[in-house]
Amino acid sequence: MAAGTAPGRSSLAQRARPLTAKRTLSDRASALPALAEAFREHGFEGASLTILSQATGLGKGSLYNFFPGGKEEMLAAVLADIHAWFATHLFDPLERSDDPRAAIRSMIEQVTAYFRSGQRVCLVGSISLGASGGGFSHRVSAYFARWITALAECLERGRVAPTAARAFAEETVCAIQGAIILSRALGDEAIFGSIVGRQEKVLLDAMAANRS
Amino acid sequence: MAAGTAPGRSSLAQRARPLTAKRTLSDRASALPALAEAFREHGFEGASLTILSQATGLGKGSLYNFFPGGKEEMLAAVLADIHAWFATHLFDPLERSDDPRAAIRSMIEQVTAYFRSGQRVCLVGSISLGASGGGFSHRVSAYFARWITALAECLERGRVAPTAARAFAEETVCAIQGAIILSRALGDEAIFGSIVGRQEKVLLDAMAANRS
DNA sequence: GCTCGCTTGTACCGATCGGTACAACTTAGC
DNA sequence: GCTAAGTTGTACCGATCGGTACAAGCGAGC
Repeated sequence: MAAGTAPGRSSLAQRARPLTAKRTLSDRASALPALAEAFREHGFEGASLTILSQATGLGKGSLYNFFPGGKEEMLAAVLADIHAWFATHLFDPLERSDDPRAAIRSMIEQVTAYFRSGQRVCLVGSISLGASGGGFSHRVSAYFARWITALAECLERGRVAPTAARAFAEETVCAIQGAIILSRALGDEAIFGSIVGRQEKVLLDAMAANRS
Repeated sequence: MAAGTAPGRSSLAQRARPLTAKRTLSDRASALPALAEAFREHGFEGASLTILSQATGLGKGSLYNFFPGGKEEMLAAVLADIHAWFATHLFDPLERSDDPRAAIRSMIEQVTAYFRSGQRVCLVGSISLGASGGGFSHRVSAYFARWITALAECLERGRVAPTAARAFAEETVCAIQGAIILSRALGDEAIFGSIVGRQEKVLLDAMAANRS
């Protein structure tokens, strides 16, 4: 859904500069990271339109042009963007890699970088705690469900029994979310690495134990 | 700081009905649970004075009479109240019990009840994710630090080596926080019990393993 | 060069925000 | 009953909220 050829009416138009309609999409997409960061730092309620406006560098008019649904649509788009990022960088590799151990190591690495060793909030997790989770509960639940099943599937490919694999997967996602809270609360980056590292070892050990 | 004799000017006044000054304190304290629940449900930013007012049944005037510092003071008082509750029901027993295994089992039980199997948000954890954590970071960090040390100390009394005990303690608090997020996100109470139960088993096993 | 349609900043809307002021009320002590 | 202190609801404050309207700005196509 990123680049690709626009479904223009005339195939001749492809030679020309990007259609205005296409530039719209592009600008909307390029605003998402800034919006995401603003929501992360202030929460959904706390991120006012003023904050969102100066975070993106777009005026209110532009924001409402791209997101007619207002803040709700902005958050929805951000959540979809995050889900997409995780899908390509975490979930797909977990599901597809033919080396489960490497896939898990890579996941831990990506997660540590993405969450900045726990100093960066997980927006999805934070939404699930807030009251604003109402309209987004489906997105939130889909994100975590996908993560868990992807990880469980990877573990299964590492010869872990299905039920155990699912338990390990839940435990791992849970540990990551908890590690963010704990390391932020204690203002200690190191604790994130130690908890996540320990969890990585648990997973790798589980796969090693069931190795034929 | 709860009951006790008020520092009245005349010792004769003790016979009389509670001084008005004392009733003030009592009413302030009795508003805390409602305030806590409102903050849990709406977050600090989301809990408007209107919400807080109807949650407590007190008018704005009364709220500002009891909490001249406004919302900030309300949240501070709520956090102190929560910390006190955890201290008496969780931390102290962990530190004092002469049966570490029973103390840990009791902790898990209390935690499960308190967080309603993960459907009830941990206000302290939620604050640590929000931007409003600024002025409360010390309180938040003290809460988690105390929990971890209390649990680690209990494990040590169960003959777990100090470094391992601390690691287990961090892991457990982390698992609880993560379990709240996950069970809320997935709308699945069961997952809280399964994760917390598994963690309980890990702790008990660790103590059993080091049993002479 | 002109038009047309998308984009954008700005002014503005009513509602609500956190917070203050204060008058009316309740209550205790005499 | 009277007074004084403590408590409460309500009216109100300026600021800001999310959201709308709209005219100026801008680039593409003829």
